[in-house]
This record gives sequence, structure tokens and C-alpha cells, in this order.
Amino acid sequence: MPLLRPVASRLSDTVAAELEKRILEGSLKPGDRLPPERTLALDLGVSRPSLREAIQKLVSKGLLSTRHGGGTHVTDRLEAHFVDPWQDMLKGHPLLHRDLLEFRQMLESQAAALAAERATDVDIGRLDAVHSALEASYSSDDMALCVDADVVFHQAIAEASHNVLIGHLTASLMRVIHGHVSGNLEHLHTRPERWNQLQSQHRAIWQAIREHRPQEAAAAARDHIEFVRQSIENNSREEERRQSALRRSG
Amino acid sequence: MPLLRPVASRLSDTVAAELEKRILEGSLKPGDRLPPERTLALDLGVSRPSLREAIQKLVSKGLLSTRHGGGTHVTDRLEAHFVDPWQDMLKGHPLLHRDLLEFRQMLESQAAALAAERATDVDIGRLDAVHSALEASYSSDDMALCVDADVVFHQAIAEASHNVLIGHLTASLMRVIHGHVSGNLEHLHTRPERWNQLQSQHRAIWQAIREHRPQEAAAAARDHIEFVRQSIENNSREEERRQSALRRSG
DNA sequence: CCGTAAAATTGGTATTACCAATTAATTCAG
DNA sequence: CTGAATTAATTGGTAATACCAATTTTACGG
Repeated sequence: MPLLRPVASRLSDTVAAELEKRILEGSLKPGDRLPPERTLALDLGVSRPSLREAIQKLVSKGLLSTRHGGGTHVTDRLEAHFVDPWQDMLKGHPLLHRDLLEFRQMLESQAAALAAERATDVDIGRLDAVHSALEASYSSDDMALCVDADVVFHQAIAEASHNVLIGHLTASLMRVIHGHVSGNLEHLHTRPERWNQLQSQHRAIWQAIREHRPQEAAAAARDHIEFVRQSIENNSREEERRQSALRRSG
Repeated sequence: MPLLRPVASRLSDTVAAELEKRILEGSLKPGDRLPPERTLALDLGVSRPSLREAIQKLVSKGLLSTRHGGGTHVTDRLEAHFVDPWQDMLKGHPLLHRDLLEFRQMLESQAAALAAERATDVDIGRLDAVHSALEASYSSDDMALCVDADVVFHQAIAEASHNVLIGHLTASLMRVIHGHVSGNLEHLHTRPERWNQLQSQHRAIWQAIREHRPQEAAAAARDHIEFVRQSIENNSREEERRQSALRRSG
């Protein structure tokens, strides 16, 4: 009697667990579209009804969402749980930006350090690609492209840290601050020497990670955010002067 | 366009809602056995696969439980409705514990450092009160009291850091890990020397903060979480040995 | 009366077919 | 050549059916 599996009944459970695992470990990211049920069932070696039962479980858990004819997508329940309360907070209370940058400094330096420790060859390959895309975008004058590449770069580092919480939390923060990054980059673009500093900072983080030097990676990330912080301060101070001058003239 | 019901598709959803309704309104009491799938599907006027998808949803919600060949029963615990999303994530994916502790280590050491820098007199006054309450609870044998005091202590530190994000995130994490803290504390309580170590660690963090020494505070917090991590590892390893011994004897 | 084995019951899985909504590709008018 | 409308493909939703596996019930024999 081949009783290899003492407790493994309910195939749909193991399938659901497999999908959940892929989501948590990042091979299926929030927003991604799953393969069609028919092919996915074939991949997993199960029938379509079994796969569907598994999908329904995850839908009821809030991890997936299905649209008739449209496909099955991964939702971002993990992120939403943390980030929802913050969304409108930042809107009405700009003084929170200090806290947020402080938090980013901690989060991204830690992410860089862990990435330097744990990055595999595929992680480094992805980092290389993302970083060269970043440098390419900086050579262009397309601000939107720069912002996207910047976000992708930091996200790639977070995922190379191989810590689910850091990965999801970074994604959340990036979505929240996307607008601010955009404004700040536009400001920096008018100052070539600052613009180049940004690039060299990114390069420093990148190299420290791919050469597996955690201390330097963390320090470089910390310096980078510190630079961004000062830049934002200068920006708002200038803005204030401009407003005040406007008031005098008007 | 009379699109009164934008979302009403997915028959399995309406079936699941119908069953849930019957359970909640009492026509299906906890412990009751549901009719066989075939007859129930006939009653509801749907196919068996559709009914099964609905049942799987309710199973994943914790309202029903199925036993191969035994039947489908209503779970006796209805509070399963309100479980925190992160809770069951940690249940099924133990590898997340590592990530979570790693994240806590970063978060709480940073919180301690910032608290040591910025704590005002009122913050320190509150910390003193909370810490003495913690020591008092540790002298008693009331585990629930200890867990609560522990959570309050760490939360007070997070709030003394004067960073809104750190405060809220700590609160979220504390809610998620409340159950695990409880289990771990019970385990530690059986080992007096470990139990005392915990107290001295708390005291070290507390004193470093109230004497405004950020470096020591961060280090003490880091050591504390590291201690917790090792304790949990030992606990699970012992548990594993116990299980294995049980299997051998059985 | 009890224990064991056979049979009925019941949940689990797979196959197949078809329907319905969405998305893409194509075509045709301008 | 562009763009909007139509058509075709893709893809999730539902159903019917057959068979497998675990459990429970029943019946039989001691």
C-alpha cells in the first residue's frame, strides 16, 4: 500500500498553497496576470475544476481577483493592509514627509545590506539590467521614464533582500511617494552637478550589492536618502522664498 | 444603460452567500452536517462543481469543514470571520517568521535609537510607568498580563521615537504577532534563567533610552529580538523532537 | 454479543462540453 | 492613413458525467 502521503488530501489545498507561495515569494507580483486556467492547470498537473477550487479559495482570501473573460490577477492585500491608513494621512499632513524619509532611510539601507548578503546570480542579473535602464533613462530628458526606472531600481533591491515584508512594504511606500519623487527629480534636473551626484549614488549602491559588501551597501543607501532629504528641504525652502517674493510683489 | 448590478456574476458567490446566510440565521447550527453535495446541489438548483467551489470558499473562511467520506459540517467557531489576514499567512508559511523577526529587529532597534534621541520628559515618564508595570507582571504568573505589558512596552518605545510611521507599523506588527508572543512567553516561563534574561534585556533598553544613549538602545533592542529569535528556534526544535518521539512510540 | 468484512454513502478528482464576457485583430468608412 | 465598428480569439463561468477514495453503515459469521 503506497501510503506516501499521510496527510495531503484535498488537492485544491496544495494547489492553493503553491500559488500562495509563489505570490509571497515574489514570483507572482501584485497586479500580475495569471496564466489562463487551462494552461495553468496543465502546468500544475491538475484538472481545471481542482485549480478553480484553489483559485476560489484565494479569491475569498482576497489574494486573487477574477474578471469573467478578463483573466485572474494578483491583488495587493498585503500592501493594502499596511498602506491604506497612510494614504490620506500624507495628503493632509505634509509634516509627515520627514517621518517617511526617515523610515525610508532605515528600510532601504537595511534592504541594501540584506541584498548584498543574499543576492543570487539571477538577482544580480536583474539588478544589472535595471541599473543600466536607470542610467539610460537619466541620459534622456523624459522625467516620467526616470521616475519609473528609479522606482523599479529600488524595488529590485528590496526584492533581492529576500524578505517578504521588506519587499511588500517597499512597494507600498513607492506607490505612496511616486508623486513626490517625480517633483523632486524635476527640481534636481535643473542642477547638473546634483543630477550627476544622484547617478553616482545609485552606482555606489548597485556595486556594493553586486560585490556582496553589506556595510558599504547600507551606507550608500543611507547617504542616498540623506541626499534626497536635503534636496527636498532646499526645494521647499526655495519654493517658500518664491512664494514670499510673489506676495511682496503682489 | 440600466446597469443596476455591475457585479452579480459568479454563481458560486451567490451560493456561498446563501449557505452563509443559513448558517448565520441559525437554520444550520454549528456541528450540523450538511446534506450530501449531490442532493444539496439539486436543492439549490446548481451543478455540483459550482456548489463545491462555494463550499471551498466557506472552508477557507473557516465556516465549514469537510472530511473525505465523512461529510461536510458547520464549524463550531464563528469568529473565524474576523481573523486578521496576516494571521493565517504566518500559519501556513513558517518561513515568514524569519522575515518578520528580521523586520522587527530593524524596526525596533531604530525605534529605540530614535526614542533615545528624542524622548521628552513626558515620554520618559510614561516609559518608566510602563516598564514598572512590565516588571510587576513578570513577577506574577499571569501570562496574559505579561503579553499585554510586553506589547505596551514596545509600543511606548515606538511612540517615543516621534515617528508616525514607526508608531503605526509597530502597532500593526504587534497585533499580528500577539499570539506568537504569547506562545513564546509561555515556553520561556518554564526556564527561570531565560526568564530573567528577558527582564534584564528590557531593563537595558529602558535605561539606554531614558539616559539618551541611542547606540546602546539600538544594540540592546537588537540583542533582545535576537534572543527572542533563538528562543523561538529552540522552541520549535523541541516541538519537532517531541512530535518525532510521538510518531516513534505510536 | 462482538468483531470483521462487504456494501452503501459521500466527498475528491478528472474529463468534456458549452456559455458568456472580455480583449485582440480585422475590416471598412471617412 | 486614421479611427471607429465589427468580428474572431481568448479566457473565465457553468454544467454534466464518470470514476476514485475514505468513511460509515450494514450484514454476516464466530
